[in-house]
Amino acid sequence: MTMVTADDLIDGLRGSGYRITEARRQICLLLAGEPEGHLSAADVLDGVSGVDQSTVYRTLEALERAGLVEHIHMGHGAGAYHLAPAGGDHHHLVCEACGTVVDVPLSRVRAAVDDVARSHGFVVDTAHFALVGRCTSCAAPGTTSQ
Amino acid sequence: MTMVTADDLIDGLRGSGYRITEARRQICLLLAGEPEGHLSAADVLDGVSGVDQSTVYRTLEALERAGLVEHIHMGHGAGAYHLAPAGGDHHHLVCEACGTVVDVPLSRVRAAVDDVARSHGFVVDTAHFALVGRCTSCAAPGTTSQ
DNA sequence: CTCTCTGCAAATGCTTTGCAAACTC
DNA sequence: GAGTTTGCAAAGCATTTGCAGAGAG
Repeated sequence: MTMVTADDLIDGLRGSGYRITEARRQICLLLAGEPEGHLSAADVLDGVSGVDQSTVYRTLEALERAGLVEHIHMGHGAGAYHLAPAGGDHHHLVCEACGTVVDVPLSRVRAAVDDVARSHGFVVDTAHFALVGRCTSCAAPGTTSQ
Repeated sequence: MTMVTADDLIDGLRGSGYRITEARRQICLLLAGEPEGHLSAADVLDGVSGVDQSTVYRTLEALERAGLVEHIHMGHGAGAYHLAPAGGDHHHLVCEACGTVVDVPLSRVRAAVDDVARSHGFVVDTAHFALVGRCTSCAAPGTTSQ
């Protein structure tokens, strides 16, 4: 539950040798304001002003390299970015019908995944891919099929 | 270990009301020849002749709708198509370094995944996303870093 | 003052679509 | 024939890149 502030992100960037610019400040502020959010690059672009999309991508990449943000793929669409979990990785459950995203502590799946992976000599990279399915409401019979 | 033949695929398509054309025949033949393969649309396009890419995508979609082929996402690149497992879904382990893909019977992960998902009211769609990591050789120290 | 970062604009990679002609049933 | 499927060419979306100028340290 450690609250991540925009300044934490800014400092993190600075600490990794990145320069602080207005664009980066805006993006950090936006991300810090969505601690639970999973934002697409387009969402980020929407949330800032006077910042070009290429700068958004480049900044998100910088944040990722600095270990402050993570990048996941959910479903067929665009990728999503979210704050790196301070303590404890998590897996994502994405409802393909309504888009809801639920975070699940990775420890729950970890054991099984590691077990399977290890028997094949694999070291799994903290599941960068979401599990796609349907949430309670959408899984109910007679709902938005396909 | 049921061997899937091109004719099985053709019949499957016909059974779902699709018409059989030269392009579809070629694609089915190619897929049946790669029972363990995970082909990208580009691979399929490469393996046939006189078939347009739009036709490749449309045919793969038809095969998917007919339940004969499945579509997964591995890593950042293009999607991959493979024959639908006759008995038993499987999960994919993809090595991000060398690209190796290993199939794992889903039953192994299933329990854990379902358990986690259910506690959140989720019904997980047979993991359409691969688990990305590093295989034995690539995970070895002093190898292709990053 | 140096080197990084930015906006712009265009290019890329993968996939989808509109349309008239070709073909399957 | 009726309706599906095709190739072509172009559009679409998400993301990346080259470049010269603006800005950070």
